Amino acid sequence: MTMEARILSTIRKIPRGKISTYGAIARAAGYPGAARQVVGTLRHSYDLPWQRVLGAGGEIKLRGDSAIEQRLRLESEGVAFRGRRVDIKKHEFKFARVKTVTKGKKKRTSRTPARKRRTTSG
DNA sequence: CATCTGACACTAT
DNA sequence: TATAGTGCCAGAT
Repeated sequence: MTMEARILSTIRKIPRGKISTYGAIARAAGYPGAARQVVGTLRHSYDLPWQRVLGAGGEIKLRGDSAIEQRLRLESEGVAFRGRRVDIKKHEFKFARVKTVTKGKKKRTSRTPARKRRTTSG
C-alpha cells in the first residue's frame, strides 16, 4: 500500500457535509506531518471530494476561483462558514485512530541492528 | 547528496 | 485576526 493510496482512501471517507484538514488526513492515513503530501495527492487525482479538505482551523487555502468554488461546493453540502473559515467544531470529520505507517521497509540483509525501543517515562 | 518546492501545521508576536 | 519564522515530508532537479 503506497502512501498515496492511503491518503486517497482516507480522503474518500469524508462524508458529505463533513470536512477535514490536510494535517488530519495525513495523520489518519498514517503519516503524521505529511500534510503536504495530501496536497500533492489532491492535485493529481480525480474524482475526489477535494472540497472537503481544508487547512488548519477550517480555513480555505486555495487561491482565486478555486477558493470560491470550494466554498460554494461546501455550502451546497450544508457546511456553514464563519467568516472565511468553516465551523470546524461542527463539521470536522473524526477519523479512527491508526498506527503510523513506517517508511516502506524492504528486505534488508542483516544490516541495521535491531533498533532500541524507546522507554516511556510515565 | 544538496537544494528547491508545495492547495500545510504550529508557535510566537 | 494577521504576519513571520521554523519544522515537516516526499518528489523533482
